[in-house]
Amino acid sequence: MSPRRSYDQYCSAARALDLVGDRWTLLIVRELLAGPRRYTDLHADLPGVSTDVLASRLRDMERDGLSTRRRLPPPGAAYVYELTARGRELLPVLQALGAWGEGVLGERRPTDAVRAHWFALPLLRGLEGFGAGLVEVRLEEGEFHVWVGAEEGAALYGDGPAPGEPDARLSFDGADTWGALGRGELSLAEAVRAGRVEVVGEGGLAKELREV
Amino acid sequence: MSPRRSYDQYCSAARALDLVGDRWTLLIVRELLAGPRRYTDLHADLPGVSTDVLASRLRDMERDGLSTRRRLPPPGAAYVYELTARGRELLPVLQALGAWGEGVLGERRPTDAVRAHWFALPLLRGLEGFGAGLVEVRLEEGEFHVWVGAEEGAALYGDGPAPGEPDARLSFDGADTWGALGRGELSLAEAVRAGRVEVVGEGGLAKELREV
DNA sequence: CGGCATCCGTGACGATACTG
DNA sequence: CAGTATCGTCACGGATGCCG
Repeated sequence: MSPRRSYDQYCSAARALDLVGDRWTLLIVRELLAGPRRYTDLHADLPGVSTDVLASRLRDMERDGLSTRRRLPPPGAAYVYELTARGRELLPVLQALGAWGEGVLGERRPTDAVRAHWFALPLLRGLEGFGAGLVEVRLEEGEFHVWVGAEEGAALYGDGPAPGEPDARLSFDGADTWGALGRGELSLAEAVRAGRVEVVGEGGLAKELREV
Repeated sequence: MSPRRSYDQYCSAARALDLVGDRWTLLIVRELLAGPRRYTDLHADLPGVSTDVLASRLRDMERDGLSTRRRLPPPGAAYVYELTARGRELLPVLQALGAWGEGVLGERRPTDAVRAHWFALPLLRGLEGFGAGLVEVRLEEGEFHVWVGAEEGAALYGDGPAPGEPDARLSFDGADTWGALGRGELSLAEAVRAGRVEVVGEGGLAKELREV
């Protein structure tokens, strides 16, 4: 049990950092925004985190009301971690960090890990201003899928095919394009207009995206 | 020289945390958003930071383009640290953290430090939606002043009287009121309407505030 | 006196090994 | 699969000293 290390400042930003300022915590939140995850999944998608630190963070987050631990019903009974409503409210923090970090992202370094759902945060930002809806995204040829949506009280994005009938499907023409979007060099609207992202679908959202 | 510890993830949020995720860094940014500060001022307003960590963070921030070190012209020649434009762009990150942290701020603990300018962040949020302008705030009877403004390229807030003729002056009726505003229990508009914040001034901003 | 650098004790962290 | 145990290392916090 970590005996909470606090900045001891009567300031809400400092208090927020008391809870989520530790190393790895916000990245765990980013992972769990993709929906419930098992310990091993988290460990696999957060290269470099040690097992004890991950376990410790998950305990702290549960104690602080950011996440819960739940046993999945059989078959496949396992423990999954998921965010509480309070934890999901950290999305704007990650968005602000992500927007700021676009300026320093640069090219991918050989040592950099990549996961498809990390790309969901800039995608969500790119979809702001458009109507809500479920969007399935193919980042490259093949099966490199992500989905992004606005379901209240549930996951905001995830790997793989969308968990339902998507309102629109986006197909990127390659890593250059989604890389540029992640770096903030290209907006989603621009990418669609330039033909670097194909929009498929009949729903209102798909039409909006095509008509920017 | 810190040999940069990175998460090594191709994700702009993770990259942002590479730069500002270390302990104290974002709080130093919060301090410097109030304008140029000397080393000793920073050390005094960040109780608990050790001298070497503060010096190390300031060096890292300068190396990373977040802040610069400048020598003040005599008299009173001293070094001051100030944010670059890039560093000032972290304001939304602090705002997102502060907005989220309102929910866990609670009552002031005996061990909590307080500074008047820490209150400027929630005040800035409360002024969003109103016209821009320079606002001077008296938090309690006496000389407990803060100012908040929207001068591009300069400090966003600070202690003491406003550095110019303010467009509006706000007077809080006591610590309960600005505490409630800091905790998010009360919006600035509500506080004005309830008579807990007095608005003085003839400018458009002052009128807007009175007429919510 | 302001602005650090140095030293030291403690705790956080990262890697690996191991267990129910 | 989901962690706990162990251990070396490094970051941090506190105190002191130095140097302009």
